[in-house]
This record gives sequence, C-alpha cells and structure tokens, in this order.
Amino acid sequence: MKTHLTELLATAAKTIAPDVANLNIVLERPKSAEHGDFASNLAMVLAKPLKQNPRVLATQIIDALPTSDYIAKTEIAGAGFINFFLNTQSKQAVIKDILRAGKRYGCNQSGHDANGKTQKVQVEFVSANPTGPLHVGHGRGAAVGDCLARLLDANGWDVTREFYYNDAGAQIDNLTVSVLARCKGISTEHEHFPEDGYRGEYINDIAAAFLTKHTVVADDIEVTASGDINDLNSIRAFSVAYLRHEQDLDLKAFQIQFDVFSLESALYANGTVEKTVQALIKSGHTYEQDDALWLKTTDFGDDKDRVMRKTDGGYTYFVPDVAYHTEKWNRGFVRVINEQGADHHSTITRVRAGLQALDIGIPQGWPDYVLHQMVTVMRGGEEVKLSKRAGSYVTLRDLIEEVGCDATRYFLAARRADSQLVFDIDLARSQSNDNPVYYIQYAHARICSVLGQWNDDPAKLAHVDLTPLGNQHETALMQRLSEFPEVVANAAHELAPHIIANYLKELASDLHSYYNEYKFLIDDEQLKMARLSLICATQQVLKNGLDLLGVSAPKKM
RNA sequence: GCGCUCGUAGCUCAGUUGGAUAGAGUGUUGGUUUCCGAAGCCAAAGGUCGUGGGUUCGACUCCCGCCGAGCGCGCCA
Repeated sequence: MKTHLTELLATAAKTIAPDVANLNIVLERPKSAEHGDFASNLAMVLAKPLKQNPRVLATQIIDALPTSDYIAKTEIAGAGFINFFLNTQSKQAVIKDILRAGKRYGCNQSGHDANGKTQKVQVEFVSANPTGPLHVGHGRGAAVGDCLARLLDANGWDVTREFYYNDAGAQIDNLTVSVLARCKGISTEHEHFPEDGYRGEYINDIAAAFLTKHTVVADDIEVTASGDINDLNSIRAFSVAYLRHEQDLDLKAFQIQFDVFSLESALYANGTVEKTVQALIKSGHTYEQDDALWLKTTDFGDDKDRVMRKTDGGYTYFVPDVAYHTEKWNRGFVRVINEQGADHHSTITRVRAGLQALDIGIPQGWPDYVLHQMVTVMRGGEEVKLSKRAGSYVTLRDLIEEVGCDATRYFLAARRADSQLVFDIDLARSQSNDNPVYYIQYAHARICSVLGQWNDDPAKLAHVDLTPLGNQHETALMQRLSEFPEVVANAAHELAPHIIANYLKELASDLHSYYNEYKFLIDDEQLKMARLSLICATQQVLKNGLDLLGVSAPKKM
C-alpha cells in the first residue's frame, strides 16, 4: 500500500515539477486518525524549489494524482500535508493477507542480493570468557543478540549465531591459579590467594570437582580432571571446560542456541594468528619500537598506535580479534554484527583498523557493532555489584529462576540497547503480574480462548466476508496489523529489537480495547465470522511478534 | 583532560531518514463484571523534552557551548 501511494505521488510530482530531480517521497502514518491513514509532506518539500505556496501546490498534486481503487478521499491539512484516507475494503484486505501468509506474515527478502539469493550474516553475541557463570549483563547481550538474529532471519538473511570464547589469555591464567589456590585450601581472604584472583563460590566447586577427578563435557570437548595439583595444564583445561559447561546450562535455561562456538585458542593452534601478524607486517602498517611490535592504527582513525606484540613475546588481545574477523570474512559473511557490552567499545576502532591494514577487500565500517550499556541490578533497594572477583554475584540463571525466562528476555530486549538499564529484581518478582510481557501474552491467550469456545475450523476464517468490519476499534486494529511488516523491516534496519516489543504492546492494547467493547460470539453469523477472522489475524501477528523476541505465546495463562 | 553512549511525567521508558495537540506503562484518584478470561477496559491528574544559542516553513530529533550520569582511555581481555 505504501509503495502504491508512493508511485501515485511520484507520478503527480513528475507532472507538477518535472525539473526537480532526486525527489525523496515520504509517506508517514499520522498519529491521529483525523489525519487519515497515510500523509505526505510532498507539497512542503516542493515549495522551496518551485517557490510556491505549499497549500496551492498540494491542490495541484492532488489534481494530478492518478485514480486509485484503494483511496476513499484525499485532504489538504495544516501547512500543506496531503492526507490519504483509504477505503474500508483496502483496509480489510490485510486480514486475508495475514491468514494467507501465516507465520511468514511480516517477513521480507531485504537480505537477498541482486540475484535474489540469500546472503550470509553472522551475529556474534554473548562471547563471555570462560571465567565464570553468565551474569545479567551477558543476559542482555543474549536477549538482544538472539532477537537480532531472529529479525535478520525474518528479513531474508541466512543467519549464523556465533559465540567466541577467549580461552587463551591472561584471564585464563588467572582462573587457573585461582582454582589452584582453592585446591590447596587457601581461602579468598588469605594473603597467599592470588591478588586479582577470582573469588566466586563457583571456584570452590571447580576445585572440588578437579580434586575428585570429575569428567565434564562441553560442546565438542570432554575433559577428565587429573586431580594432580601440580598439573597446571590439567587444571586449566578442566576449569575452562567446567565453566563452558556451566555457561551452556545458562544459555539453555535462557533458551538460546548457537550454531558455532569459536575458540581463541584454535586461532593460535591453527596458525591464523601468526599468519595475520605476518600479513600485517607485510602491509607496511607496523613498526618496532621499545622491543615491541606496533600497528599504526592511527592510519585508520585511531587516536594512538597500538602494541601488537608485547616485549614478552605475547600478542595483545586485539591481534587474535583481527585474525578472527579475517576468518569471518573468509567464511563468506558479507555482514557481521557483533553484539557486546559498551565497555568494549574501544576495540571497534582497533579491529576495523587491523582489517583495513590487511587490505583484502573488506569494506570500511565492517563489521557492524551493537553495543549495550550496563545493566544495574537492584535488590532490596540497593545496587548489587556484579564483580566476578568479589564474589557477590547475580547470575543469569538465578534471575531466570526468579523472574521466568519469558519476562527476563522481554525486559532485557524491550529497551534501546544504548541506554542504561535498571533491573529491579524485587520489582520484577513481586509485580510480575504487571509485567508488559504478560499483557501481550494475555491478549494472545484471550483470542485462543474465544476461538476455542467458537469450536470450529479456523481455516474457515480465511475466506469470510469482511465488509461488516468498520467500527473505530476494528479500524484501528486493522491499521495496526498492516503496520507489522514495516515494523519488522525497520527493527532490522535499525538493529533495534525493542521496536518489536513496543509494537506488540500497542497491538495488545488495541486488542484489549476491542475485546472489552464488543462481543465476538454473537448470533449475527456474518458479523461474527468477520470479527473472528479479525482476531484470528491478530492472534497470528501477536504470535509472530513474540517469536521474534523469543518469548512464548501461550494459549492459556 | 580526551573519546563513546545518554539526559523526555514522581518512577521505568517510547517517540518512525526534522512534521500536525510530545505518548505508553507504573504510581495516585474515580468509574467499570447478571455478558467470550477484570493479568482487562474507561476517565482524571501529572511536562520549561537537562540548559543556553544556532540552522528553517517547522526541532524532542540536526549543529555548537555548558551542566549532569555511565563506560572507555594498559605492552589487561
């Protein structure tokens, strides 16, 4: 419908102003129903180049509009807006569209290339180091990242969900000595406990499991502890595997699945890191100074150059990151989206600089980043500090157990990623009935209940006469339903899952208002079927939207 | 000090490439069920969109200064 109206306006513009090129025709959905179903500011945009009064121009544009079966009337309003009012028949058409498309309603193919083939996109998210269980911040990344993946899938992309483990750095050494200390029975307060060691309770659990020679399985690896506290390699391998297993359980509880787990250690083992370093040296963007190797990231917009190889011979963390992204590119991802905490934002410039220095055809600004701000957790009116090292720790699994998976996912995905989020555990638990996610699910359950009582074949609803629909609530609901495809496209374009959450709240509100105002199971057979058809379509869109958030759509609550 | 993100109702937050009277939820107040689910609906009240300039037909939105919050600024990850 939107493209149809745009074409009409383009035709009119060509008649009125043949000399104005590159005209960007904007159609918006007015906030108020008085202003029609669509509005355009075309006359105001043309006013300047044509040096004419916008309202006069609006009249000329309307006169030049080709006739259309979908438009009931057009009006000029305000400073020169052209408002379009659709006839009821074209508004009703959305119901049949939805019932025909089913769970595909709202999807599009913007992820396809010029030849209509799907393109590969990777969403990397969570990517927590295996040094502790996942906490609320990881949960935000998990909720947002998974929704992004679902959105891109709905927009026609071939999506790979990927989790990257930093299992080869100083933090792993730290984990190893922390577990070792616990194996020796050194308490976290004792002066011989590693100064920056991990002090969480879970370190104790790992130590105990190590000493009793447990076996853990995580992803594709299986490790049996040697139980020998002089065997640092065994402690390291066992600790990492143990925590990877714990994180797997966290993700499972959050109902998130990954397609690929990548390991930093593998990039060293298979020579990718070394190959990348050699390629960077060859590129001419490196130099030796103070016994270290530097990358001239200032050539690519950084504010100072960065060390690649330290004086002790080891590489700094962004070197394997560059190697990893080179590998992503070589795997054919024309698009990569990294979802991570905003505290890592300084890596963006360095990784992109490294990729540009390699000069292997990677476009500037690749990969994309979505950064989420900190999550502050409140309990009992006080902030809970999320320090792995201090040991006071709100884990994602605790949160899911208290609040529920659906509500946790909704809460963490329903806000703009780049604004700070306050997660009040007491509020989420004590007032869980006021949680917006239940409001949306309730709308879905209500429809299920009505259709259940109707107790007939829903397939009949796809071909009923819709002409009886037209009251204020029905019109608003139909309009909202017709917006869904635009919302899905926009949310993907903006990489902003919260747009879906907000839309669903409004759709649920429309449904609840309608539900309270009118009855559906009535004697008037024609009207009844039309209304059931409308709420059946609403049920479908609620379900599709909740699916995009990874939230369930229960039939009963 | 420099960089990034942000500042909208008492609180938590939306606000679609600059558009018409800035919206929800929650909280407060008052209504609403012989009727498909009241986890609902309806209404009232609540605002100098941090602040001061600028750009233009028009600014919560774009630009600059200032104030305030978070994060980053390491040969840690």
